[in-house]
Amino acid sequence: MARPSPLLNLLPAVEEAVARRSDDALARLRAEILSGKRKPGATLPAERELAEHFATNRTTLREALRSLEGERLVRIRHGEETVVLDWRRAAELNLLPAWLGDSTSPLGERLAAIRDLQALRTALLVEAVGKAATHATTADLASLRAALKQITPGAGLAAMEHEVDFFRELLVATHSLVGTWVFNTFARTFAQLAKRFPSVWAITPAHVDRLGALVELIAQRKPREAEKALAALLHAGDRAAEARVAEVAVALGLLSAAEAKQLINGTTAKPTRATRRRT
Amino acid sequence: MARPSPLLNLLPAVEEAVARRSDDALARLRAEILSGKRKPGATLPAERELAEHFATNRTTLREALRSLEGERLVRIRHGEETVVLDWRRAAELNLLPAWLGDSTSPLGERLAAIRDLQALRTALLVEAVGKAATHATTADLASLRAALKQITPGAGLAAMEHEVDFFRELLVATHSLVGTWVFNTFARTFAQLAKRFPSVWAITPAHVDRLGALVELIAQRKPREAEKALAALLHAGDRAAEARVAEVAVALGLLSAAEAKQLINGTTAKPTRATRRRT
DNA sequence: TCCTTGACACTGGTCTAACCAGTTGCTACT
DNA sequence: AGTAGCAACTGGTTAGACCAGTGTCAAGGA
Repeated sequence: MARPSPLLNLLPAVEEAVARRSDDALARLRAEILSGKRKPGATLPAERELAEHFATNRTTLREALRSLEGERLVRIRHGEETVVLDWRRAAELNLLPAWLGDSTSPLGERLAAIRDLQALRTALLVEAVGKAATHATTADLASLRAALKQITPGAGLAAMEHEVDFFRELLVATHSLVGTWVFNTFARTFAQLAKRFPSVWAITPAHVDRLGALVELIAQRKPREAEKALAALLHAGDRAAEARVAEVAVALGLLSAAEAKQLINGTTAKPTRATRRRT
Repeated sequence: MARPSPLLNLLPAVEEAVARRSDDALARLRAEILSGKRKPGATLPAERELAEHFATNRTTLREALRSLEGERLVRIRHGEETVVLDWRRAAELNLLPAWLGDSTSPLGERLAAIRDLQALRTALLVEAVGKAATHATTADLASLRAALKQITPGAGLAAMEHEVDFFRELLVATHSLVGTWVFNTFARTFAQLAKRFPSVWAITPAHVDRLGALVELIAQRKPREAEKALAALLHAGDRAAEARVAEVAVALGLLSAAEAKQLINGTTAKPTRATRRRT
């Protein structure tokens, strides 16, 4: 049993139901920055003004600013005006879920980012499975098997959550904090996407079987085979998800059938049109 | 000229000189969590209590908590007690600089993390240089050359900063937000390390020449050669830095000569002894 | 004319002392 | 025994004041 207690959920909540007023202000400010309404180099109004603008008080507004600062979207300095940073150059990976979730982010760029994400995630996991097949202890294997048992065929967020937990366990088994932490941002990003398009994610019985076979390859210390199996598995999953995304997009009239086909064939996204802007 | 204006520095500051009271409380709380003094699953005292404990007020303390929450070290929910999260499993990459900077993190684990970091950074940059050599526009090339010009031989943080800027430009040239953002955390981590061990980082004239050659390979659209050149370059740099770290460690009496040799030869770090703890 | 100096009007940072709003658990009533 | 509801927690919001940096600009001195 790797999990200390089933009573405690020590992973961050997927999403809060009720929003704090400060989170509200945070979301609105972040949207203004990501959408380009407030450009890098521009200064934010004074806190007293901003608070009034968001119909709240300075204390609450400051908490929102504090989070914005943590996301590296603004620079705050005592006595100076708060300035918007060049987040395209200077932000860090943890901004990704928020950026992907922002409806003003250009679609083409978002798709390209998801592709990058899949590639990086695949590389990370494939290396991890190789490491695990080389170094995993029996305790690591037990954790993996326990996580595997949680995965049951089905659709929706819950199914995806369990698969994510399995892969997280794989990373933890490599004893690499760096790898685990990179994966966690990926997981949060996929969770955010899954929330918007729950129908896209589904776990088939065959998929579960392949994961089981993967664990056996690890147990049998066959790193090369495990890497190959996982790479194939992830790639197949990505293609399936993309096809389903494309279907949904076509159904919603967001894409033509030709564009969807192009999407699935993996053509790189075109340069995106500039985002609209208001004064 | 890719840089919009030399007057504006839109990257986050390397470090603030004066600390806010709230940053102080944040650092102390974070240290308590990372050191294991406050374990995952444990609850924090009420804000009113914590504020008194840190000799400050609730407003300021809450700003610190807000940052802690952003680092995914705690979960805050209205009406409930604030609980410490299982950050080893659940944190994200942006915690890395703080964790590496925390003096209670086990040395062996820190070295392992730095190794992971170097491997990931090398993989990221090598792929980026390949992409750049395939797709870079003339504008991208101009930016790269401009960044290259800023790099001058020398030691210390400033030298490193310019090299980091060059590599950042390389990532930006690939037009991959994900890659750029991952790199930015690496950059911040190295900057943090460089602050502690400034003597370790040095840029030789030969190094600058090799970077220049790299840019030419990109310009000549030779992705394979560029990848190989960069991989060799980064690997050499890492080895040199490690050797210098080991020298310093031996000089300070932190390591024996034998351990230093082992370090340089890349043996994986041993399981670390538990960190001390006080009640 | 040029430069220094200092007042002043900004900016963010801290503080107090309330009250609002969730959650939990005890308690008294049914 | 079960349950409604009070009470005592928890974090969230609000008001208004004052502290502490920065930058501007005008008066005064070289």
